[in-house]
Amino acid sequence: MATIYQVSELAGVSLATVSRVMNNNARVSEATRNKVLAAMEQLGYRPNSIAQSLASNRSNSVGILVSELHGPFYGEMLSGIENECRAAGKHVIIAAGHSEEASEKDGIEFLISRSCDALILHVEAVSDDYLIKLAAGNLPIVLINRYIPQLQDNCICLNNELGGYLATKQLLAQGHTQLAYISGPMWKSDAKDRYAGHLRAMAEFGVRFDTLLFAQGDFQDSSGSSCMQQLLAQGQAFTALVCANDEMAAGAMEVAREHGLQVPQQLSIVGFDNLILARYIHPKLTTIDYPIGEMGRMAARWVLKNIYQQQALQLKNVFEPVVVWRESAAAPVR
Amino acid sequence: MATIYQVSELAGVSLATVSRVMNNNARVSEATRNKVLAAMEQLGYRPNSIAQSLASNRSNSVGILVSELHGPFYGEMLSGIENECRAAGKHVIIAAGHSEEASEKDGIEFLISRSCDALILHVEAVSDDYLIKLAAGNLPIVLINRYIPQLQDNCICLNNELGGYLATKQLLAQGHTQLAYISGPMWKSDAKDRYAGHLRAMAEFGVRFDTLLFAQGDFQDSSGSSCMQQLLAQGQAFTALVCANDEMAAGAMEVAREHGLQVPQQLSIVGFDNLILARYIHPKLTTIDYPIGEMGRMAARWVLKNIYQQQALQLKNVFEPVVVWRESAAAPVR
DNA sequence: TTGAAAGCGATACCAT
DNA sequence: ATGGTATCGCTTTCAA
Repeated sequence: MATIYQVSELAGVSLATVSRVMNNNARVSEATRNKVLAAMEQLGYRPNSIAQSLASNRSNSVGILVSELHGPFYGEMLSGIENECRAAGKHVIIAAGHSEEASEKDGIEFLISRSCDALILHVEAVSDDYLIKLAAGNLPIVLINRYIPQLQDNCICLNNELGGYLATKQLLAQGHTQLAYISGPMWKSDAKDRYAGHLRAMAEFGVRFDTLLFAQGDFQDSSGSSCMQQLLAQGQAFTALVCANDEMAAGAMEVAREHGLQVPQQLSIVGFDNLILARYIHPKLTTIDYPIGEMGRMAARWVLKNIYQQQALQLKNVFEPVVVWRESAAAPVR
Repeated sequence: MATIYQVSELAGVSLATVSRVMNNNARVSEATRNKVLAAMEQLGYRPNSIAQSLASNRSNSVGILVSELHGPFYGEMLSGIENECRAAGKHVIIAAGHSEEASEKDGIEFLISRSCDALILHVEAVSDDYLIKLAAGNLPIVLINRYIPQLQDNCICLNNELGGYLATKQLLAQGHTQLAYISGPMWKSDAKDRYAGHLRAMAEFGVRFDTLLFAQGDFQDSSGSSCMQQLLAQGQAFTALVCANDEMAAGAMEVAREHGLQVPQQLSIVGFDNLILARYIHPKLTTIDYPIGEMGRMAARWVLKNIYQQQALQLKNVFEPVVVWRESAAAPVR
C-alpha cells in the first residue's frame, strides 16, 4: 500500500501539502493539487485511516449499543444509523447490551476502548445517573428511546403518551365502551407513558377505567397470552383490547382464537410498534407506528452535526406516532 | 487519558516492558509485572487501540457485509458474529450491501478502507470471479451462504439440497402424492439447491413432478401470494405445498385462506428458514431450520482461528438443516 | 529479563 | 501557498 510519503515524493511536494489536498481544507494552488491528485491516482493511494485517527485524534467511527442485534426492532434502527453514517464516511461499531446492566456497561466500555467519536445508545437497564455521568465525560452520547431531563438535547424519543392516547382513542371513537388493557412492565418509561395516554383517552371520552380489565405483561408475546387468559377469566366483558406492544397483541390474539373469539367482530385488538409481524398475523394488526428507523437516522444526524460539524442538518428530538389501520379493529356490533 | 509513558514512569520501568505486560507474550518477572499492573490500575490506564493498530498493523476489527441490517434473517447472523468477536476483544464494523452489485462492492471497499483484519461477507450480487480475486489479495475473507469451489475453505454453508429434500420427504412420507412447489429465484444457488433436493425426494418416492404445480417466486412474501394464485388457477389439484422459504409460505398461506382452504386439513404447507414469523402466523409453520446464527458464530471462529491464531477452535464448513414440526403440515385426508 | 530507539502513516503548528 | 518537523501512543527489533 502506498503511503503519503511516496505520494509526496512522486508529486514533488511536501508531506504537508499532500495532507492538505486530502483534507482539502487549506488553500492549495490548482497546479499543485493536480500534481498530487495525479500521483495518488498513479500509486493507487488510499489513506490509512488508522494513522489518520492517531494523528487527528478522531476515529471517524461511532459506537452503537442496542439491546439485541436480532429481533424485529433493532434491525430497523441499525439500518437507519448505518445508512446515514456511511454516506458521511463514518463507520459504525456495534455491540449488544442484552437489557442487562452489567452487560450494557460492559458494551459501553468496549465501545469506549475502541475510541469512538460518539456513542448512540439504546439502553434499558443502566441508570439515569450512570448516563448523566457518562455524558459529563468527553465522549458525546445520544440516547434513543430514553428521556432524561438533564440530557434533553441528547435524547431522541417517541411521544409514547400520544401513541397510547391514539390507540385507545380510535377504539373509543368507533363506539367501544368496554376496553381492556395489557401494559408493558411499568418500570420502563415507555410502558408507563403509553398507559398514561390510554387513561387520558378514557377520561376524555368519559369511559370508566376498570381495574378488572387491566393486566401487566412484560412486552413478550407469551405474556400477551397469559394476560389475555387472565382478562378472560375475570368474567368482565370487553369488546376491545389495547396492547402496549405488537408482540403481546399477537400473543393475546392467539388466545382469543383459542377461545373462539372472532377478531375483530367480537373483539377488536390494537397493538403498538408496527413491527413486521403485525402484517403477518391474521387478522392483520391495527397498531401505532414507531418510526424507529427514522429515529436511528436522526440519532446519526445528531452525531454528524454535533461531532462532525455538518452544521446544515436539521434535528428533531421527539417523534409523533400515528395510527396504522389494518384489520384487527372495528366498531363493536351491538 | 493516561498513556503508556506515564505508566512506565510511575512503575519505574521502560516503555517496552509496559508493552510486554500488556500483551503478555514475552517473559516478564513477576515483580516487574506487578509493579506495572499496579501503576496501570492507579492511573486508570486503558491502551489506545488506535495506536496499537498503527504500530502492530492489526486493527483488531472484522468487517461484516450483509444484504440488509433489518429483516428477520441478518439480525441472527450479526448476533452470532458479534457475540463471538466481542468475547475475543475484536470489534465488528458493519456495512449493508442491499443485494446490489455496485452497493456490495462499495461496502467492501468501505470495509477495506477501515483496515479490517478480515471480512465476513454475505453477498449475493457480486460475481464469483470478483470474490476469487478479492480473496487472492492480502485481506482474508469468509463467505456465508455462498459456495465457491476455489474458495471452499472460506465458505460457511448450509446444505440446502438436503433441506429441500427433507421438506418434501416429510410430506411424501405422510402420504401426499400431489405436491406443488414454489421456488426462489433460480439464479440464486440456495434456491437451486433446495429445488434439487425437492426433486430428489420426489424421485425417491416415485412421485411424478408436474410442471403445472411449479411456480418461481423471488423469496418475498408477495411473490408467495402471486405464485399461489397462479398455482390455484391451474386447476390441477394438490394437497401439499413446499415453499423455498418462510416468507413465500406466509404469502401463500394468506392466499389459501382467502380461497377458503383449510391448512393443514385441505392443504399442507411447509416453508424453509425457520424465521420468527413462522411462529407467528396461523397455523404455525412447519419448516426447515436454517441455523444462521450458528453459522455466523462459525464464520467468526474461522477468523479467530485463521487470523488471530486461536488454534484451538474447531471449524465446520457445512451445516445440516433439520425439520421443525409445527402445525401447517399433516397427512392428507382421503 | 529489561531498555533504547526506530518506526507505523498520518496531522498540524510554525516558518518561510 | 508551501515546506519542515514534532507528535499521536504504541509495537518491535536489537542490544545489553
